[in-house]
Amino acid sequence: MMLSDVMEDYLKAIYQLQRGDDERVKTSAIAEELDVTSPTVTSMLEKLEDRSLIDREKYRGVTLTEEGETVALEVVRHHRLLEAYLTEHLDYDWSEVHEEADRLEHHISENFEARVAAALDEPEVDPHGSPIPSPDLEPPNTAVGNPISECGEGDTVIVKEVADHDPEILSYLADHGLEPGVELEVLEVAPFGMVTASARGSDTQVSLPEDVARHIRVALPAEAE
Amino acid sequence: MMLSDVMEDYLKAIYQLQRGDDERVKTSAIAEELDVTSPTVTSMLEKLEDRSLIDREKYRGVTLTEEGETVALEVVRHHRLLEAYLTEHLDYDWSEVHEEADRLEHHISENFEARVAAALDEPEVDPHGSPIPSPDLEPPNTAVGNPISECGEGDTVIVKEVADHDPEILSYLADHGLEPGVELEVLEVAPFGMVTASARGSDTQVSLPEDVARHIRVALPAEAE
DNA sequence: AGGCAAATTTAGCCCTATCTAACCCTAAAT
DNA sequence: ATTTAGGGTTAGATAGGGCTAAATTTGCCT
Ligand SMILES: [Mn+2]
Ligand SMILES: [Mn+2]
Ligand SMILES: [Mn+2]
Ligand SMILES: [Mn+2]
Repeated sequence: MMLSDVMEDYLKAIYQLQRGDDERVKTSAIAEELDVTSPTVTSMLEKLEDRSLIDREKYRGVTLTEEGETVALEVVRHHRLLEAYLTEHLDYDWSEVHEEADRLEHHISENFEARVAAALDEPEVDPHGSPIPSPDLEPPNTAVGNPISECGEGDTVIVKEVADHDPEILSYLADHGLEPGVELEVLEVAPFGMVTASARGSDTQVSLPEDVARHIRVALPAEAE
Repeated sequence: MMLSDVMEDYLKAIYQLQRGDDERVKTSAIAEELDVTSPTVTSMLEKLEDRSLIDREKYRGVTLTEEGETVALEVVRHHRLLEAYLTEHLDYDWSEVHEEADRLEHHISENFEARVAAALDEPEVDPHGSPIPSPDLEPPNTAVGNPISECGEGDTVIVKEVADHDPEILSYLADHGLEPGVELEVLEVAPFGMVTASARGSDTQVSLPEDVARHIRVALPAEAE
C-alpha cells in the first residue's frame, strides 16, 4: 500500500492522540495536532477509512485499525530512531532533533532504517526517553513511569521521559538539569497542576506549568530498572 | 522561495543535461531523464520560468538562470554529500546510495547538510568521484579527467569518476576492480565506442559498451594530482 | 518553395491536499 | 421537548503534478 507522507502524519497523530484502546480520536484534536482545518481532516479521514486504516463513526471520532496502527508504529519507529541517530552521531542537541526527524521519517528506506538501528545497536529509547517500537512493530507496552504531576511533595524520582517537542522548552529543561535519567526531588505540586522540582546536584529549581509537566514521566528509584 | 521537491528535480535534471553554457536543454531530454511525458515537462517549465529559475525560448529549450543554477547546485550538493555519508558512515555500498540520496536530497535541512559535511571533513568528491559543490554554491569547474572512450589503446590511466547510477552496473564494475582511484590499462577502443580495459593487479578484463563507458572519466597518471 | 516527420505546446481531464463558507449533528441545558 | 453552542461535514475553490489526444511549430529533405 502506497501512502503519502501526509497520510502517514495523520496516522501517527491519531496513534499519539488515542489514549485508551477504544477511545475515539476527534476531528478537532487531529486538526490541532497537525495544524490544519477540520474540513481538511474530515476529508482525509474518509480516505483513510476507504483504505481500512481507521474505523470511523461519523461525528464521533476514529480509532486505528490494526493495519493503521502498524503504519503508525512504523512512522514512530523511524522518527525515534532518527532522533537517536541525530543526537548520537551527528552532534544534534535533543532540542533540535524533532523537526528534522518529523520530515525525514517519511523518506527513509527500510534499508536506511536498518543501518541506523545497527549503528545505534538497536536502541530501545530515543533521546527524550520515549520507547522506540521494535522492528516487528508489535504495539509496545505502555510508557514507563507516571506523569510527574502525580507525585507527592517530597518524593525523589528518576526522570524517565521528557516527551516535549518545543525546542525552547527542551533547552530550558536541559539548562536546569532536567533530562532522562536524572534524579529529581519534587518540591511542590500546586492544585492547578504546576510542579516545582529540583535536579539532584543542582541547587536551582524549576517550576513546570501543567502543560509542560504533563509531558514528563518519572518513576520511583525502587521501580527504576 | 518555496520550491517543491519535484521542481528541485527538474532544476537538477536541467543542470545535469546542460552541457555547454548557453546550450539549451530540450523538453524531450528532461522528459526522458525524469520519466514523465513531454506535456508534463512543458507545464513545469512554464512554472519555473514564471519564477525566473530558467530562461525559455518556446519550442527551442531552456537554460538555467543564475538563481536556478544555485538551486540545482544546492540539490546536487545535498545528493553527493548524502552519497558520501551513506558509504562512509552507514555501510552502504556505492551501488545502493543513489536511490536513497535521490529522495533525501529534498528533505534535509541546512543544519543536517552542515553536520554531514563536518562528519565527513568537507569532502570534495562523492563515492563515484563526482565533485561535491562547495557550501557557497559557486559553479564548480568542469569535471576532472576525460571520457575513457577518448583514450588510445595501450594507455595506462587513473579512474577519476564513475558517474553511473544503475546499481547492477556499479556492482559489476566494482567486481571487476573498476572504481575511482584505480589504475587501468586500456586494451581496445572499438569504433562503435566499446572500450575494453583491465584494472591494475587483476588479470580479468572488462568490456564497456558505449553508454557505460560514457560515464567513466579517467586521467593520465601524469595529470593525476 | 513545398511538404513532412518529429518535437513541442495546447486543451482538457484526473487526483491529492488544502482552504473558506455554509450547513448539519450531538449533547447538554433549560 | 426545545434550544443552542460547539463541533463535524458538505460544497466549492485553488494549486501542484500528472496524463492523453489534438493542435502547432520547426527543421530538414526534396
Ligand atoms: Mn512527519
Ligand atoms: Mn521502516
Ligand atoms: Mn531527487
Ligand atoms: Mn543545503
